[in-house]
Amino acid sequence: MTVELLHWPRERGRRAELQEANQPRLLLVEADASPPLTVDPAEDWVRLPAKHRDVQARVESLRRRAVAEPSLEDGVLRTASGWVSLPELEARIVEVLLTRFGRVADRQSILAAGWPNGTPNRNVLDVHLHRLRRRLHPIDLRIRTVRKRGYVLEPAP
Amino acid sequence: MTVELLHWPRERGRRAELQEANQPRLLLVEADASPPLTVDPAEDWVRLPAKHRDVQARVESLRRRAVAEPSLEDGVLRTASGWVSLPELEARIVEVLLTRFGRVADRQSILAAGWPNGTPNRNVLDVHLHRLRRRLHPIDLRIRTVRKRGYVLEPAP
DNA sequence: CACGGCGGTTCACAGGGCCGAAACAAGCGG
DNA sequence: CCGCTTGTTTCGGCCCTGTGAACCGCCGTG
Repeated sequence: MTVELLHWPRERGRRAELQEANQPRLLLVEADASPPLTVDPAEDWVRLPAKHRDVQARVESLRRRAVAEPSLEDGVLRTASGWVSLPELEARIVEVLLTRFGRVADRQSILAAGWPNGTPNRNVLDVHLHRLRRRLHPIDLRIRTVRKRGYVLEPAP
Repeated sequence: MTVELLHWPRERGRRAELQEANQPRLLLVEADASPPLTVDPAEDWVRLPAKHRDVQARVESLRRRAVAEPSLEDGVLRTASGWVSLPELEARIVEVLLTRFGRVADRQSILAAGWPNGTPNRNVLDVHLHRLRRRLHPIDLRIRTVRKRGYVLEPAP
């Protein structure tokens, strides 16, 4: 997982994109700008001009926070507890859930990712989420339902 | 919730205590010291000498992470204690209570938000507030009644 | 003091809808 | 032939919402 660097407030738009994608980022705050107030643990900032050492430290902290999150690569889903292999379809579903880790991924997006050419059945998603839950349990992940909205992927308590 | 300030690395011991107590803290890093690598969201640091504005911003961010006014997004209500999913109707009610967090939201406004086309029954609001109370308890929120006036949403004591 | 009204709280119940779980079937590759 | 992946159906249960009713504390009134 990489950490994105961007200028603040110049690249305000890019910040919003990265935030949406849950991408760790370090804001380089211009000398005369006021720093952002953020509660997002995937975001930090540093005042310019900054020592190289300080930038490095903040980047490293962001990276460490990020590796606490699960990662998906080549159909393998990893957490601190281990890994499981995912079939193609369910990997695509998890991909969406991951980009919104800890937040709601709406049914719409999940369906689009899983079945780009239209959903075959009204019930398939539910069934596959059931199967995913079974698979994810051993690596301490769980999927919580938000009725009429979507699903949240998060660490098991 | 307050944020503790301390010097780093001079007050190393105190930092450990605060960490143990999960007390939000801001480390003031001496000019020639190397910054700490932390993943704890209740900790942040700033390089000395620092602008007053920057210290203020970091303190404020730490405070928000700790007390965290609840936030409502996609039918999910979040506090520092966790989150619960809300059904559509109750989400609309909470939306009003949130805009007046800590102050009285009058019945009128709540009714209008919950039932834009007129309230079906004189009792519904009370019932749903009862249900909301149950739901909000696990995330340390409560709803207090102000007779003849309305309701106050606030952190549980 | 007894009484009743008002506002609010809590409970039980019912209809409708969404979701979860299981079981089966089909296809595919090893 | 067997196991894995994916789709389909069915059934049951739980959630959401509304409704009625019992109950309670507060307060004014006779």
